[in-house]
Amino acid sequence: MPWKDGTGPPWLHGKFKGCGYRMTMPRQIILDVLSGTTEHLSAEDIYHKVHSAYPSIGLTTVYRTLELLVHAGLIHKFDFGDGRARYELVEGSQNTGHHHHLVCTGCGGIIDYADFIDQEIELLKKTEKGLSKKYNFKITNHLIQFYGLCAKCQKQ
Amino acid sequence: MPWKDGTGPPWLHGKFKGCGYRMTMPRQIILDVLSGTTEHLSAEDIYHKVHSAYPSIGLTTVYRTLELLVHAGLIHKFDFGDGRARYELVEGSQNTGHHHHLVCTGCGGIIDYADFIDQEIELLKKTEKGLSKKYNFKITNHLIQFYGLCAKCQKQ
DNA sequence: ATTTTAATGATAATGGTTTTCATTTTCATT
DNA sequence: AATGAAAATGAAAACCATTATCATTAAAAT
Ligand SMILES: [Mn+2]
Ligand SMILES: [Mn+2]
Ligand SMILES: [Zn+2]
Ligand SMILES: [Zn+2]
Repeated sequence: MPWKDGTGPPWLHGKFKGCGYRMTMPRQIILDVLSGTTEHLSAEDIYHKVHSAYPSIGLTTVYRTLELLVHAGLIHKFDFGDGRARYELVEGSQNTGHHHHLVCTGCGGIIDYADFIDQEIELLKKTEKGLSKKYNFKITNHLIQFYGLCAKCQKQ
Repeated sequence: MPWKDGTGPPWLHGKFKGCGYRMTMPRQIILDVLSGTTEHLSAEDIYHKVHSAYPSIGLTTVYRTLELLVHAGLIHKFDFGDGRARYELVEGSQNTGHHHHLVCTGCGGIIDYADFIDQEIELLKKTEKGLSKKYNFKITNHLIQFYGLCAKCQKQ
């Protein structure tokens, strides 16, 4: 991580202030956790990781902060079908940018992929334009996920 | 509907028996409800609709039957982000076939669309093949959804 | 008709997420 | 630095869609 421990990435700090939010210790730690992983963590995952650096933090605050970050557009919230939401920084140090997901229905594992993204984006653009016109629907977002079995789970 | 009231579509009846399931009154009614709508009903929606024809049915049975139908591949289960699952017959009298969804984040409305489906399918096929090879991931299913605002919600 | 087995429904339990509310923290202003 | 208004926090309770339990009932096989 290119920023000091416990401070969170400075550009996120700036974004927070810019939105009128206060930058607090729990929020910094939560951003640190999200910035320091390539995984797709649940609220409770984050709560546990945060707990080691900041033991007094409550699960409620984790939920509230995540909601805030989603609303501010800094993180994405996903449902991969295992009954809990999972979160991912929109632009992280690890995460290279826009991507979609392969979801293993065997073990619940998630694989990021960005292959074919250019062609996907191209088709999405075309589709969005067509659908906007036909249904007068203003598209702001899309979700593409593939479900199946990962290499390991195929062998069982 | 091309079948008698309360009996459910006969081809579904056959499929049930074929899978070793018993065809019961609650299951018939639930299939009737699913066959007679183009909406994307939640378990509780279905429970309420079923209740008028079969007042003694329990919500538990609705959930169990839906799970069964999903497992048998007769219905699809969707999560549109409003905290409850929604269900749709795979091949209904109304429903023309494979399609994707526009989800209005304003009112929660769902629009079926099949435009560009051919191109989508083509890209999906190509993507699936590429991803299978690269990640050794066996794809069995996909999910594509667009989020945005419907015509009505744009005016507010 | 009898038996076997699956399906049902009332109820309670589960578990992720939200609400509530009293307390604490942040930050702009003295 | 001290003050105070407003926002944020955390413990606990509430929420709510979905599942598990279990005694009863219904469906198909005999
Ligand atoms: Mn990802
Ligand atoms: Mn549909
Ligand atoms: Zn797997
Ligand atoms: Zn709408």
